[in-house]
Amino acid sequence: MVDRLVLADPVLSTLETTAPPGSKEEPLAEDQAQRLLRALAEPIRLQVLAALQNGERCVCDLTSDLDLGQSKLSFHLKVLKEAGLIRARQDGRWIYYGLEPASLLLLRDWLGELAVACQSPAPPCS
Amino acid sequence: MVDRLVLADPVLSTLETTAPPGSKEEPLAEDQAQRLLRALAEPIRLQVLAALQNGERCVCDLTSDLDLGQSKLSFHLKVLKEAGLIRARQDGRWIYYGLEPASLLLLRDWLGELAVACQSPAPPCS
DNA sequence: AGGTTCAATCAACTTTTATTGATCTATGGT
DNA sequence: ACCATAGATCAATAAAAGTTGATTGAACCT
Repeated sequence: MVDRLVLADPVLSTLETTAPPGSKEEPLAEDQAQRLLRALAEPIRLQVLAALQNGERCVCDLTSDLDLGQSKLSFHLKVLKEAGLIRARQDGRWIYYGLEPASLLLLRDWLGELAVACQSPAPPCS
Repeated sequence: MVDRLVLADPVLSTLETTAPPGSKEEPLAEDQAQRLLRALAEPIRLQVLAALQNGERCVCDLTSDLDLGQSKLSFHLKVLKEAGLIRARQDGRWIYYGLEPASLLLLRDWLGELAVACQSPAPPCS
């Protein structure tokens, strides 16, 4: 009676911890959604995403772009990477980070369902 | 060169701190988006939202629905309310909480733009 | 080999969030 | 008035996240 919305999907929860957003189109498990939400809910990390919107950057670029200590930035990059929001690619001495836009779309859709589930059927929300 | 995406909107950032999701259709300021993200990034609070999907419930209902201490639940309800995700309505001795679905939709749209801003124009993301 | 730079990681510390139990206020019933 | 219940709030504690500086390892260059 209460579980119209699929907040958790036990079937999909066997993704690797440091997983990319998943093979393709699976609807996103709750814990993955939460990791994405947590990762996004931090100003520095949003700045990082913004800084990556025009393409890949290495850590050294980002430290000066955002005026952050290397260690601090590294911490936040790790959170973003573990959430599946960015990916890393090594080229020689540098490591280039780039966006993983699919995960944002998945989260957006997940939120959409969360929103829709209310307004739609049975007992109205107001 | 880096600011294609409007992550922050200084014009709109004068919303009250404990603001409802805004008058109507404004695109959501970054700090408001962040408050929403933070509020959502917590398992108990997602459970609360799920429990409210079939309509309003009073706190006493929720404590038994979710098997939570009153104080704990109250804390999370406050976070959700301050984020604008739910609203409270008093009826006699009870306080009924209900969803505020508009805020979820705003956040979803905000995420959509964040996602789109990457893939689209200029220098591609890969 | 030795030196240098990029970036991850670790340990100590600070700050923020969450939990618990107690108290306080408001409402309603008797 | 008194008592009971609903729920917010507060103070103390616990736990989680973020910061800082130092260390480490890999890749490159002489």
